Amino acid sequence: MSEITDGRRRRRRSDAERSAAAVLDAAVEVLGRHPDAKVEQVAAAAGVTRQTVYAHYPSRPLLVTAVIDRITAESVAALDAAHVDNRTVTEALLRWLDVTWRLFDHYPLLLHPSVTAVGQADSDRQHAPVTERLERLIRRGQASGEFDGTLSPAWLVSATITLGHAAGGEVAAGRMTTAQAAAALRQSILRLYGAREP
Amino acid sequence: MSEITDGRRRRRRSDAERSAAAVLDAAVEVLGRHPDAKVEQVAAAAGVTRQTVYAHYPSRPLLVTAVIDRITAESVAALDAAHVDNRTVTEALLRWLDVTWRLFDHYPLLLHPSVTAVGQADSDRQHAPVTERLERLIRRGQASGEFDGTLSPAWLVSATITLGHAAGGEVAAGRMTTAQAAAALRQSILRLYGAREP
DNA sequence: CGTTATCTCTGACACGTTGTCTAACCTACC
DNA sequence: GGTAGGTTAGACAACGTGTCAGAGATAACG
Repeated sequence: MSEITDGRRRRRRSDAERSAAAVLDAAVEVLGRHPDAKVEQVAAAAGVTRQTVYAHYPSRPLLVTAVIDRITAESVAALDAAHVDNRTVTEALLRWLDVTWRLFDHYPLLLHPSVTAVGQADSDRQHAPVTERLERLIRRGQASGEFDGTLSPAWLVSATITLGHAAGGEVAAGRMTTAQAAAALRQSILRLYGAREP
Repeated sequence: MSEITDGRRRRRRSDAERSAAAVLDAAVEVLGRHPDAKVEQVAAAAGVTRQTVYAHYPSRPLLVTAVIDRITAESVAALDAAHVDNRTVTEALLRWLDVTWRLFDHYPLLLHPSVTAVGQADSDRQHAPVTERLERLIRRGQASGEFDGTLSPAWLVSATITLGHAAGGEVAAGRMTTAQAAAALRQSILRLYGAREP
């Protein structure tokens, strides 16, 4: 990426690198928490001009994309740290829920319409690393008979995510406490998957 | 509503009435199917100027609100026509799903971020007539033991709606056919409610 | 009828945000 | 120290929302 593009051209300058990084960091903070923030505010938080933001991220949507990518990477790291793959399927599932739940809490952007919206092909591709892990889990559970196999893993993934959003929404609307919502979510998911209750 | 406001004032003119109705009809059509449509397009469809739209609906959000109210009324009529209340709970539930599913199909606006968005207090209030019927159904099922009573009816209502959105999204994304999505939705809901499978 | 209040239309403008452009000015790099 | 590359300040266009004033049409009322 930071290689020489043309045979006789210099490489990217270090201050450009720093600016781009500062902008992305600021965007993760600002947009992550306040999804409606304007480009101007991100620039300010990065200690940079609006034009400089555009120099590195040609449009607001592309900046948001970069933010989501960053958050996704964070999520993957958190999931891997939780060792989701070597446990009882049900236990792993609960861990998965726990980790992603925390992320929703930390980054309201993930609950935001612009990202949540239905026909978002990019959005799907972007979250793939996270959803893949869940889908793998579901397949494992269905194969072992721990989960019922009638509903397709792909649908169960979608359903899980959307229920997560709903639970987050209940908390945001003040209709449930975080603990209540998390508990309801866990139980709902287990039922949905046709898991044998413990 | 169309009464005389002040003792010595004339009543609302008939062409104003017609304009307002034309605007709302057009808005239901245009916004219902293309939620991102601009006020200008609604005005054109109503055969009226943009300013006239504003004369009757002071802002775009208020116009959207009116559209949703209209659709809600339609939905309630459809639900009542389906006699949701005098049947086996499970059967009634499946009817409820069927009716609302059709509505989602007909009015993409209902799936749209601006309406779907989480902390939407108005939105909740608006859909109340529809969700109330579902909640009543759930209570009935839980009381009769046909549904499990662990999860709260209010949460189950939220979960049902969000799963409906997800199913609609799968269809929109081309990952499922309408029939597949409807089937998956039905089964998911029944599991979620802890219904005894037939 | 005619009068009058109401409604619609035309045309204009303010506003906020996104995105582009240019010229001047810095500064990292060789 | 020269130069390519980066940042800035300052404009500006585009677009959608919402507002306003004035001229023209028309429904309601006496």
